[in-house]
Amino acid sequence: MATKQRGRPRSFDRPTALEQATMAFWERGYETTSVSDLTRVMGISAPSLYAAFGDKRTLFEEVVAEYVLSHGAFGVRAFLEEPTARAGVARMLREAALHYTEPGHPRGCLVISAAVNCSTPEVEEALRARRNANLASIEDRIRRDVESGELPAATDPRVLARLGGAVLQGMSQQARDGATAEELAAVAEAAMLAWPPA
Amino acid sequence: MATKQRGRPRSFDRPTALEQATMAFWERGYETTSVSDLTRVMGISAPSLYAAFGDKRTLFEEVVAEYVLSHGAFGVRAFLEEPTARAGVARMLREAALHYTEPGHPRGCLVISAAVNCSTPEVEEALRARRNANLASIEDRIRRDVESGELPAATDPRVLARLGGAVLQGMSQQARDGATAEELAAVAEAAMLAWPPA
DNA sequence: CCCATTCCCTAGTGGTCGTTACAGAAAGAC
DNA sequence: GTCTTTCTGTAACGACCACTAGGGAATGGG
Repeated sequence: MATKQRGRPRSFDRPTALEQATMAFWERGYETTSVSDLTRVMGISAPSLYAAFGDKRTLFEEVVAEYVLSHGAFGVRAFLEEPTARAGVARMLREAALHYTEPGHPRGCLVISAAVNCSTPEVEEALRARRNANLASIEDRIRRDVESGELPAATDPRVLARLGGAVLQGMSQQARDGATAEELAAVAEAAMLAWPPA
Repeated sequence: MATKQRGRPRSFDRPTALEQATMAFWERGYETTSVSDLTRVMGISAPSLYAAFGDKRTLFEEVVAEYVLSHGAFGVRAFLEEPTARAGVARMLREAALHYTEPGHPRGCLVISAAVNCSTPEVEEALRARRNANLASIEDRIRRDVESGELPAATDPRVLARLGGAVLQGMSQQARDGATAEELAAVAEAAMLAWPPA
């Protein structure tokens, strides 16, 4: 197979540049982040960006794909590692309080905020679909616990999942509005009081 | 004082045009709504818009001021007309579920969504300040009920207010993501289970 | 060495952005 | 009617947008 590349080597580190693009899109959203913003934070010129990543939309898709596997993976991890839906949601919200306010990267969640007020319908729809898919998988996890008897039979999985999602989205915006980690952690704990008793 | 205007009369109805601008900003946000979008939906040319409303930012400020007194007034009304903080928050969330999904206007809340990913800091900050002021006044209302004994002394007004705000913001985004009035109403009811018992 | 390949940057492309200069049109004042 | 005032639309302004043509630079293969 291919061993060595033939031509002039790339003068920048592609994963690093991708991460810098992630930070820019995370901070300002898809639409508001211009290609010249990107070339500035990535430290490369526009033709290099287009050669390495395709157009702006393709770069954004790659950014989102990388984001959900790294910064945004805490939600999936919570459900993989916790034994119950309740513990999964509680941990997801608790970790969101920390992650959404952590120094070193923009506040809140890229998937939640980056395509709000976006005039490119495909981009808006792609993130919307991710959010609704996350909601559906939380709902499925809750439904399994209702069917197993872990949660009361009267529990409506759809409503409980939507409530968790709404709190998560609200926490993301409040993080962007300046809420502290402690304030969001308290919101997360308070929200769990809405769950049927453990 | 001034009785009749002297020059050529305006050929459009100013309040109607303002409402049409409101719909456009509500639908697409401040940044994404261009002046030519505005002139199209308002049915006037750019110089007429500038003469009647000033620049885009001034028009947006007037739109927001009118919005919070009309479409967005249900929240303030809830606290004015309900006897307790708990009833006020419950009614605010319940009415939001209806209003955020009502046909005839864009979904969700303009104050919550219109300045997300906005590259004009003054506009972003103006709506952020409104959101934080709303949070503070809900907190004050809750604190009064704690001090009067209506709510348990252990209640943290700041946390309960933030939770209500987070659910409201989450409901706004979920309305934009396609949630139905029934789904949001159920979320509103479920969220109130997090409150200390009435 | 020379060549093919691949990346680099400079300098643009046409299009849209928010905004405005300007001249004609429609009203009241006289 | 004539003047002043205020609104009207046409047609631009410079700045920025996403994107790319084209030519030089740096590598490996022969």
